[in-house]
Amino acid sequence: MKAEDRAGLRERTRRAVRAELAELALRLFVEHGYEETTVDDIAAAAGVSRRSFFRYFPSKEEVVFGDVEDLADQVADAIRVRPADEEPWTVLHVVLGEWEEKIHSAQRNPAVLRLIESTPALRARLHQKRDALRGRITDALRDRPGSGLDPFTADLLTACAAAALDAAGREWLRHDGTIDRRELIDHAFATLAPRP
Amino acid sequence: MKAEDRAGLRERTRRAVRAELAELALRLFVEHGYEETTVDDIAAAAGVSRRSFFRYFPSKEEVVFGDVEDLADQVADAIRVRPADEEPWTVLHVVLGEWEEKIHSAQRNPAVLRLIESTPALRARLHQKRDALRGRITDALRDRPGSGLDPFTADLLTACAAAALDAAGREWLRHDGTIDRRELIDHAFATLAPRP
DNA sequence: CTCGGGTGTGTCACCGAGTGCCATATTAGC
DNA sequence: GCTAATATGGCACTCGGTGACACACCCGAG
Repeated sequence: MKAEDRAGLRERTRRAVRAELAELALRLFVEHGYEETTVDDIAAAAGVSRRSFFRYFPSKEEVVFGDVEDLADQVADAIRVRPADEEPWTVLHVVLGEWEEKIHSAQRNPAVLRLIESTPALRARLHQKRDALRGRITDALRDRPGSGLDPFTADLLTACAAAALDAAGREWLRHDGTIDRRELIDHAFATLAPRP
Repeated sequence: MKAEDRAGLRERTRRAVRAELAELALRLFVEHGYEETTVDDIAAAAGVSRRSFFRYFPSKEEVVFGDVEDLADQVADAIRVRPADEEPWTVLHVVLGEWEEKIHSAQRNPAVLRLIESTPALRARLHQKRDALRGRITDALRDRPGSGLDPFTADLLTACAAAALDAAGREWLRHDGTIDRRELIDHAFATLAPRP
């Protein structure tokens, strides 16, 4: 019996409950709409108390984004690890392209994306997350050895890259997910490539 | 006695009350923080009922952004009115540059900008507004005669331009507002100028 | 086996944002 | 001055979110 089994038994069941809760909630959201589904509805459907719901998720919105959470550190590290002579724009292209795949492998359901897109509160939350990530990426870009990037340029490039991802996502939705995301992203980054 | 005076007597007093309410609220927000200031506080300080507050502002957040409201139509029209042979990127540069000035002439107070920047709820709301505006601009860009812009490219350029404005705003804040916004914007647009 | 202590859960009370409803005061237009 | 539209206040309610408390459970130590 390995150590992690003992130490992580509680953690495992917790994750399981959390996942079950999230799945159920997402189903309700997609079916009846986000605003129309109350936390009480979710809790009741899951057979737990309203209070317990908030012990698993800090907020109703977080149910939708909870799984994606802490990719930020990984992305930032991935950027710092890129070759020093690589152009910042290329770094962003490569790392964010990979990151995008991770995001959508975890959350592939187009219905959920549509839900986010059509719910102001969720869109706002998404922006918030993206914004936090943007800040981390900007710092990471400047942390690269010999980058010589001033804060403004780093910020500018990162913001533009984020915009590219965002636009690619919307285009992907316009095609009902029947199009290759990677190609869209490549095209977007090629179109916007800044002056050296 | 001009026509607007007769037709708009109620409207005028309403605007006055609204402005007074907003000014008071902003002072409280800056002084004590946004989250710490309840709607009851504002209403009580203004000598009106909580209910009346919500008749002037649809939400607490809107107090901060209310004045800026319906610039969207003006911006969209300004874009449609640009010469047909002007590059989309140039159109965005010119129109958004002017729009930026209008925004910050109405809301010049750097303390308020800081308040927004440091309050997640307000940042989220700002993003939401910017997002709506972005959609309008994208459509306006494609509406130009002979634009020949596909939705994706229009979306991409607009999103990138919005990112440029955003980054310029942050840089401006980094310098405590002691720098020329217009120059920042020009520089940002020059840096990001997309391939033709 | 029993006695704790840590942990998960439910319940209750509370807060703040926002909304609908109704009674009332104010004011515009005849 | 009278009537009707409008502005306001008060009340009750919903919903998201939090703190406090009590209870049940499971664990290892004695």
